[in-house]
Amino acid sequence: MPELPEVETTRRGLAPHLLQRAIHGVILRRSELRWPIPAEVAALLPGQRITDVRRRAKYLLLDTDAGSALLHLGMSGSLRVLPGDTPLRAHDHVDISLDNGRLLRFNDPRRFGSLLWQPAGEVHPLLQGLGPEPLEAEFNGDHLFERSRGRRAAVKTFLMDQAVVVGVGNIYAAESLFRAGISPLREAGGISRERYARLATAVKDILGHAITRGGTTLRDFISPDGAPGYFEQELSVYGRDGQPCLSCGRVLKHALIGQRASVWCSHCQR
DNA sequence: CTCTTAACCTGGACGC
DNA sequence: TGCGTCCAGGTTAAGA
Repeated sequence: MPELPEVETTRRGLAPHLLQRAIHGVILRRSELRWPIPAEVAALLPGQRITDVRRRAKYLLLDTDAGSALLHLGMSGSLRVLPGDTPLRAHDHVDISLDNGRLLRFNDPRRFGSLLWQPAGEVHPLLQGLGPEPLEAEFNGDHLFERSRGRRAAVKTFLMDQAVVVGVGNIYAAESLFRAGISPLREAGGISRERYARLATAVKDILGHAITRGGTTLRDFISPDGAPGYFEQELSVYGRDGQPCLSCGRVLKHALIGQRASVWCSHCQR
């Protein structure tokens, strides 16, 4: 489900409720997520104060002096801050209760998400080897150009590789390629430096704009305050296969690329 | 290395 | 209304 804009929307929604709050307790109702929730989460978090709420790639980090809770929402995860007596719903796997009577509740029907532990001063193995943040200056066309040499996979697959650049999933890869006018099928290693400059700019524009709109609400995504994301109304190609291209009017094509549903305009995207 | 494939899991949409 | 099938925003492990 969530790509970078949805995770960032979640972070921004949570931070005011969590910053400087002390953690009262941790309730694990179901520890079997993408990976088992490590014992440190329940053992070390209670009594700690949340000093920062950060995002790296599609991961959220709740920092304390003891270490960081590392959360990933997978395809269907969501986090809400709720009153302490809120009734449970299906798939409410974890509660982190706070010193003000509220709690942070993690819900994830498909359980592709995760809650892991990063000891203070360490970087979790899952965060090592990640590419740059797409909204930072180190991510640019030159980076894409250099990383893509010799790679024969489709550029859409390449763009979704978190070792190349983080945060770009199936929705925003499709949207960015449309904006840049690049066919998702094109071999990554054969695209020019100039075209990658266009693509990097498109990624930044699309992601930045999606964040200001609160992300994209499809089946599962809800922001911590319960408001929907509004970027869905602005999708140009994702989920629009068979409909006319918003630019030229031709019918949008669709195919599986790297096992992921893909939509593009074969006239506007070369 | 790079690439492809299968796997993890539930629920909603759709066709009959 | 009920049932079977397909599909979904992510990521890793395993094998070629």
